[in-house]
Amino acid sequence: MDINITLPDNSVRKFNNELSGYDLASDISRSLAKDAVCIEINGQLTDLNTLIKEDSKCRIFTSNDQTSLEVLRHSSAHILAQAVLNLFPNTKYGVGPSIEDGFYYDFLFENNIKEDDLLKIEKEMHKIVLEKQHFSKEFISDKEALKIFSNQQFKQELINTADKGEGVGEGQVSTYKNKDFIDLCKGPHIPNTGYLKHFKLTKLAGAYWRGIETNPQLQRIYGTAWFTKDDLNKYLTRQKEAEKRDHRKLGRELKLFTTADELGPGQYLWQPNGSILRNQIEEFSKSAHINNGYEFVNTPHIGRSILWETSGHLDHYKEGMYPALTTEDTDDDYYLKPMNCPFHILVYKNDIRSYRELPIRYFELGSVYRMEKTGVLHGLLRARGFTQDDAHIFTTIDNLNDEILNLLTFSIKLLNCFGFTEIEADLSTRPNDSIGEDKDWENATKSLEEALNQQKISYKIAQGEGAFYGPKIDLHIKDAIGRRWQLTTIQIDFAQPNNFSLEYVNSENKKVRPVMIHRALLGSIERFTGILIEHYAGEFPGWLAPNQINILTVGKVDEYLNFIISKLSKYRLNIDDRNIRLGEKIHESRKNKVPITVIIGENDAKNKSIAINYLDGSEEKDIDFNEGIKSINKKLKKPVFKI
RNA sequence: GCCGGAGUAGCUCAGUGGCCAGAGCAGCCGACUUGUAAUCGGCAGGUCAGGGGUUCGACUCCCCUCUCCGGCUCCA
Repeated sequence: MDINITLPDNSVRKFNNELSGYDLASDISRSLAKDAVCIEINGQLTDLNTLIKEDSKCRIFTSNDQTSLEVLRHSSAHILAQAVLNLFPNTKYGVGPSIEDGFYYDFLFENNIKEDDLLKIEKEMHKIVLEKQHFSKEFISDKEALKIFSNQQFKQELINTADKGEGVGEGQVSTYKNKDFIDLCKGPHIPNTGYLKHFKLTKLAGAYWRGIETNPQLQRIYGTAWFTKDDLNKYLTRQKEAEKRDHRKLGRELKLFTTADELGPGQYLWQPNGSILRNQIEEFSKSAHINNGYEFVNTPHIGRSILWETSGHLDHYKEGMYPALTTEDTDDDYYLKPMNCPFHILVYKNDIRSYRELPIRYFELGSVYRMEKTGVLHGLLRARGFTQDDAHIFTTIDNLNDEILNLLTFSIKLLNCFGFTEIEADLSTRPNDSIGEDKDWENATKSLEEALNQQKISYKIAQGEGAFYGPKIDLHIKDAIGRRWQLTTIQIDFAQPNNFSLEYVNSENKKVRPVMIHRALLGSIERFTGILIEHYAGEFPGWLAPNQINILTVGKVDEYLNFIISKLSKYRLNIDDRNIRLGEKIHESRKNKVPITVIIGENDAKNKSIAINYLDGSEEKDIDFNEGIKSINKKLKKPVFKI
């Protein structure tokens, strides 16, 4: 019987016996056989040792393919579990998938292990790797599986609930075995454990079984695995790069912001340098809003409980709010605001509104306070007190689509000005705990989707991730090292206008309900600043830098210095005319990440010349001062916001 | 909130039950008067996160609390 195998280049190879993926690879070339990791047979990814028994379309994956890397990491997780069970035989094991850059496995140990134990486990893994144990796949019945995993509660649960794709199917499960270790798994795996050469266990953390908070908490071991030593090292270097960008570290070094135990967690103090940066961001945002049809409002930080009862916050969000402020003088409780919307609504309600006024767009840099769980706090990126570039738009249903579309454009252009050009969206739909009519939710979700399509932004649907009062669009940006951050949120709200009985008078002189849009574009100023710091690694674009120009002098140049200062007076300048070595001044200037370092010495005074150092290491030397100022103006130019 | 780790000078970190707790950087004082990535010398700086306990003796061991870090869950 002939077997015809079609390869990706559409060439066909004939064989007269059934053969394994490895045989096929060997038949093509020796190097391919050496590199092959797994194989796709008729669209089905599987092990390299799978027998091909009939005419098939095949594609062999080598260590160069991303798919192989995922297989390697999944196998690494198995080897990790195997090592753990060798060392701690009474451990219960959960699940162990491959993830971005690595893998993990969740365990319930008899006694919780410590970080030091990771080294021991890593050693045991190396032993298993050296033995080049083969992975073999087997299908067994549920019954048999329950027997094999009789003392493994998590595996039992997986077999019984049969929905997680861990090799569990109807009436039967697939397992993988290497030496004495067996796991539920649909595969595929690397041919043998020897394929795992370059790996490292990276951290130990807690994780709830199946990610559910009420389930027991397991210990999760994270690792990373790569096909080459070079790739592993590159990954480790990348991790270090990310550490260097940490906004908490840079914030301290550049004296941008600080905190104090006395303030309580999640509250930050902006130092003068940070305040300059922050003010630049806020001023830019404000002027963009002024020029785009927003009216500014200002509202207090606290409100009576009736307000939060009306808005539904006390029903749906109480645990996210700071506890009530009570006094003996009044029966009323007051609450710190976790959102600005109820206040903006009160401004709206202060007057009878006509359809001619709509849409009304109220903007405020509004500070809010949210009782985030201590474990989630993360510098400026997740703080308890923060300021939103917040606006609430009250519109007729007819104008809703236009408003959403305008908002998307507004936000994208604004983010572009700060250097974020790669933008994607999430469309979040109705969650379980929510208020409002089904029909309204449907319509609102549809408007958002239409706007996204018109703007041609790539987006994905986040099922059930909406706010309790309406669906939303979130915009995510990609930073300089490829990480995604959520910034803009645009939320439609049919509920609050009902809660507060909002009205406007339409053209037929009837009172009708407006629709409300909540939106924050940069999101939280704190968070946005944190992301900017990490994106630019503290080397901000000239217009944002707290100190824009450092002028370093060499020798006696007072008169010429004053002349140069007069030419640059519109910028934030620092003069370093100390009598110390130039090298030290330059070192300091670079350390402080000042975008422009100007050097003038006696020669420059004589020649009306100037030298400029930039943070990227480039420099202009002995150039005419006019030319120098032109370069500086260019480098420090503020972007123009235009829709 | 949960699991694990950590908290020593402004910052980065040494110091594993035994004189009075150290270094580098930063700060202050002085010398040097400087042309491209840190000049030299001196001084000052500490309730070793806070509280309790064990001990003749605790930064060090134990308990509690607080805060920070890595995750999990959460993020209206």
